[in-house]
Amino acid sequence: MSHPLHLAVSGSGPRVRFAPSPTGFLHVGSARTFIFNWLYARHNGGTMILRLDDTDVERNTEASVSSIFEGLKWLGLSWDEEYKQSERLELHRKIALAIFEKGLAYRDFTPAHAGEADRSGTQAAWLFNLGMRELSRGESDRRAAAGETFALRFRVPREAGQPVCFNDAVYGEQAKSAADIEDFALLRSDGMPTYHLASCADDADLRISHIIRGQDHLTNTFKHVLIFEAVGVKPPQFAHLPLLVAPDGTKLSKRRHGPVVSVTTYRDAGFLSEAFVNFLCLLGWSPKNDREQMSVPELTQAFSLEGINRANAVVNFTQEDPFDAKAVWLNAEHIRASTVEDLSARLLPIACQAGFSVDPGKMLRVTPLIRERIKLLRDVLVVADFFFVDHLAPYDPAELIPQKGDLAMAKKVLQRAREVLEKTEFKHDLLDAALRPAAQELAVKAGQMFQPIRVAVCGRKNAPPLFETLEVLGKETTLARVEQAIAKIQ
RNA sequence: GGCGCUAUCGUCUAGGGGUUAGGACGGAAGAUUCUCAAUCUUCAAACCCGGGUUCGAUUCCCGGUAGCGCUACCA
Repeated sequence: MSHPLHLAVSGSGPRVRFAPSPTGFLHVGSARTFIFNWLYARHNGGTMILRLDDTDVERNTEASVSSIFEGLKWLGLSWDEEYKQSERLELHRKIALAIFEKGLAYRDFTPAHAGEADRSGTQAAWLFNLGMRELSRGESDRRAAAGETFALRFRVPREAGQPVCFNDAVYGEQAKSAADIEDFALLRSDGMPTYHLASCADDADLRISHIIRGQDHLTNTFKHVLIFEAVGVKPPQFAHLPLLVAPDGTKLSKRRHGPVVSVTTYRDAGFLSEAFVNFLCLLGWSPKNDREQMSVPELTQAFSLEGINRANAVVNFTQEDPFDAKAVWLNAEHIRASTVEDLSARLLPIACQAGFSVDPGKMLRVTPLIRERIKLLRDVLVVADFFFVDHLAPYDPAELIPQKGDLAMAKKVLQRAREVLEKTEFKHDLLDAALRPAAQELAVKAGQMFQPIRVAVCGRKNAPPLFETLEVLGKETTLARVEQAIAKIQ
């Protein structure tokens, strides 16, 4: 692990954390949770903490850790403190022991997985493994000393018949009878803490004030409240987020839904991170003022827990259309809102990687011509390719034929265009002023004059405005391509 | 099965005891431009069902249904 730990406990505002478990790449749902936490921290002048919840040694991978950092880095939202649960095992064990010593937990010597079989039955057997809860302390100590392995389980106070309660900032007052909560594990038989224990121990120790996380943890929260109470710590404020689901209504998963659930897929497709953040924010949260396109500072300003919705949000995608249309539209909005300089700098590496011959100066001139014509950064490759290649890809000569015209007209137009272009300075307004009268002289409509030229220089009918395009392309390239077009229809 | 959560156009959402139920994406049509895009205009499109409460419920309450989540020595 090469990531530095920042242990400085800073600020006086709320302390929130994003606590992913490194068992896969950074998921869009996780990214949204991170973003909501970040927004809450920044809006309230609080502290954003990143904590790797890596207590499941079986499933954690180093690749996943770097993938998570890679995704977060792209989002461009920084955090203030960083921790790894696996480096805090002493604390977890200490807290587990304290709970045990208070009699609020007991050793369970049942072999792992032994109780799974009959848990689906109607009996209450799923709540605990028979016999273990009542083991005397002496007997328990004896068996432990004899080397028998055990899990440590929380002794849920079912007898009292009291409900466990908490107030959720999103879902309101929550209560659940302790009789419906099973004796969950705190420590595994290998001594490693479970998620519930490690998470609460760290949240208490790091003085987390607000836990903002997915709604899949809503029912777990009753267990967590029990742990906080057992430790003698006031539970943090909880705020559960509605889940992001696929069009089929199920939780997004790589196995079922493919790479669209990974943040890096959006990055690689040419989303601006700001647009992606913007899109995610609008799933399950609303500024309630009809605003949609918002910058990160604007989102920070507008964000509040009150705006969070309770119903799951569908990320709408299909096999053919892997990205939600609204995400794409928002991205286009952010692209159009970018400055030419900024957009150009983002486009340049993409074009270079694709093997186009570009330099910053040329991209700077091309960018304003395509800014309103691309939805994703990668679209530059199909929208502006003809600016960056020495030879146009082959096209059907029939494309040169103008509307309501024929091959003869195309030829006539191109030959005249060649003459005009040769003696015109390549400035878009001068080109306009020269080519428009030329059309009149030939008794063709302006569109009939421009279209063959456009196809000759762009290789296709749909392209940016002609005169600006010609100006960027330059006289030499333009004339060469017009010449080639004429040759095609000889 | 048990427990919990949720339910407004196809999707994201606003709203809320009396509204023409608002916006956005997407869709359709039109305007505009040298094509495309952008822009503008217009249109279609929703309160899950059943009971209550009420003069009046899409809104409040209850029930149903459906969906989701939890029910691991995963997180």
